[in-house]
Amino acid sequence: MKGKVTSFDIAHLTGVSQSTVSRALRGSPLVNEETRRRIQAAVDELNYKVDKNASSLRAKHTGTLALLLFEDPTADDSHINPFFLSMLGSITRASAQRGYDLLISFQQFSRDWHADYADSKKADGIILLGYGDYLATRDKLQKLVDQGTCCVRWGAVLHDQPDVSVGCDNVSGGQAVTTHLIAQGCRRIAFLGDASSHYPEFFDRYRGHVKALGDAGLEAEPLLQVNAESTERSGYDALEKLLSHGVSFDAVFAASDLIAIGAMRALADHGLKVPDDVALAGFDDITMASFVNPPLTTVLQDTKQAGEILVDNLLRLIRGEPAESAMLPARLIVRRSSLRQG
Amino acid sequence: MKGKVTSFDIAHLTGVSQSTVSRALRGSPLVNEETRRRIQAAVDELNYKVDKNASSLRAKHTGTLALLLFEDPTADDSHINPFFLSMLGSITRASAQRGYDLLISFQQFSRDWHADYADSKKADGIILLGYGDYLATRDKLQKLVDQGTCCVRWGAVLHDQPDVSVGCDNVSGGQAVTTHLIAQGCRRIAFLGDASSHYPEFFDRYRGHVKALGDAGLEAEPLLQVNAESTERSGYDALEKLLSHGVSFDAVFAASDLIAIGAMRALADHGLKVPDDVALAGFDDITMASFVNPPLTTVLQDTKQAGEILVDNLLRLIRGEPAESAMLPARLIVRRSSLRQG
DNA sequence: CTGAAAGCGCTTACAG
DNA sequence: CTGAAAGCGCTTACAG
Repeated sequence: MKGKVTSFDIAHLTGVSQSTVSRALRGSPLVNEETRRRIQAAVDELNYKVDKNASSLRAKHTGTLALLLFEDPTADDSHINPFFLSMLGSITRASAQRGYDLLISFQQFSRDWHADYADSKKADGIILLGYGDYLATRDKLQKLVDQGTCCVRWGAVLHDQPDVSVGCDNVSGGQAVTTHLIAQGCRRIAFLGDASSHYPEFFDRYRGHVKALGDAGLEAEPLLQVNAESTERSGYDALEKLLSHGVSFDAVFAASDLIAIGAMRALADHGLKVPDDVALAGFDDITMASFVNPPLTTVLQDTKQAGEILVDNLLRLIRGEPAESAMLPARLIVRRSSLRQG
Repeated sequence: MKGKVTSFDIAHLTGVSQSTVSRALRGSPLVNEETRRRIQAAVDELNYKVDKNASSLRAKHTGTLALLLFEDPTADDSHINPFFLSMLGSITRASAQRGYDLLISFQQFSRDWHADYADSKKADGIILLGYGDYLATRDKLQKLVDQGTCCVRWGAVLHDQPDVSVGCDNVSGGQAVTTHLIAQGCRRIAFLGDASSHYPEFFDRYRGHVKALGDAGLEAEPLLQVNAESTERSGYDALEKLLSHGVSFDAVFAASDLIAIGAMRALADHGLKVPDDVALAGFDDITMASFVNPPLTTVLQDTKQAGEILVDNLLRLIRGEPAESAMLPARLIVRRSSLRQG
């Protein structure tokens, strides 16, 4: 490794000033075409690359975005929730397409999270992604926004939120699922997932569920709702708890696919057949949903579109333009797990 | 957004020099405990964060690693190969645990890839991940290493490789699969996947396959090998091609789970039952493998361990210490797709 | 269209 | 244990 080549080396080699080299490399229209060509030749020859640290320090923006991925503190192995992994993929792609690098960081919700990516000038803005207790996060979010940090969040779109967020239409999605289950002849539909403002996304799905019940003249029965977080384990446990309630049910609407898949295992372990004994539906449409047996009815959230909108909104904020929260449509995907023979 | 707070502000507020602030913040042992405490108080009060660009520019290292993820140019949607997604998760985790940030970048193998992360000082070293034609990459790899760039690669461990790489024992893995299929009574075992030095990982799996055949006194039949890249689509097509060869087969060893899952669909479409008509096995043990019907026999590659070893090796290189290529054990996971009743 | 010069916010010898 | 000073490699007014 010989001494690093700088813009001064290029300048010497080309016989122009360093300022001109810098201008040429940044695509300034002020540079003569011929000069530009000679500079480019020298750059190629010496394999010169602009030092991003110097450039960012001077120009006060970095050309990188930070993605903070929040996880449950329970997740000790390396399996990230597949839905978020998919979001991660689409956000990475969207950033790259727009010429931005992406810095990724895992965060524990419980711990004090380092949202200092913006403060420390490592990134121009940050994207927040992950489940977790919303009420516990609200204050930090507010502080971030007050500090002037550019940030967007994936999650429920609420009236009182301090930040710009992008999420899917969870209420409609939940409504669509339950309406479908009712159309299949189900009447006693259990809901697995938290239904409180601590988890607004699940809560909205639950609201949609209750709305659909109401529209069909049915009532939500408290014993048919069991809390669960978005893991298979939790889904399995929730179904067992539901059984222990001793109430009858002919369908299960799980607030996420992971919960549904856990519940599916528990049902099988108890000799209950899906969909004949119990119809089952989830939410997210993770890849696995179409591979389980029977394939799982669910609600598709378009992660590709979500990633693009998140990144575009963040870029808008960075440019000082106004950005608005957005709600993406939720689309019901019917598969065998909810299709009654009769 | 008021003017940015710098180490000079902290110095003023504390009544020490800026140098001392910098020392205190970097944990230098040369700073008085009392002084350090007062500096820390000022830092907390003003919510000061060290500017990473200035720091990296001066100190000549960035505290970040870059991950280059290569993809097939065909992948236009946002579905990243699940195996690499899992690797991505474990690499991100391993980096974070060791105090490094991770910059992620998608690259097209075909295009000229920007391995300039090191040159442009955005990262201290890079991790290369993804399938692709190895022979076409070799030169670029060589150039990278010659330039003194710190880099490690996930892939087959070869004798003539220019770089440090980490991979699993593909030969043993392939051998284990075919030995198992033979033990199940299969005699005519097809192999779906490239078997050339362009794709060393698949090639090694194929070598293991041929070795196992040899050990059982069987011979590899050219018509039973069909090229495929690691996608479901390609697996589906490969199986159809195999059928069109008009040769009989009682088992299929797919070089990856994605290929196996595609083949499974094709088999079903042709009315062939797994495992009774055709036993099936894959490679990778992606999450989906245990969810398909029947669950897929495969070879587990420990992505968590892989991520840690990759990062540790890269960090060793960055510190100027010697690092060696490593081969991880491959573990056969037997599931229903390969279990013959008889 | 081009150059000389200031300065971004740090880290780190050097001197005490 | 602390301070004054140089300098990392750029970008960008300013002047021509």
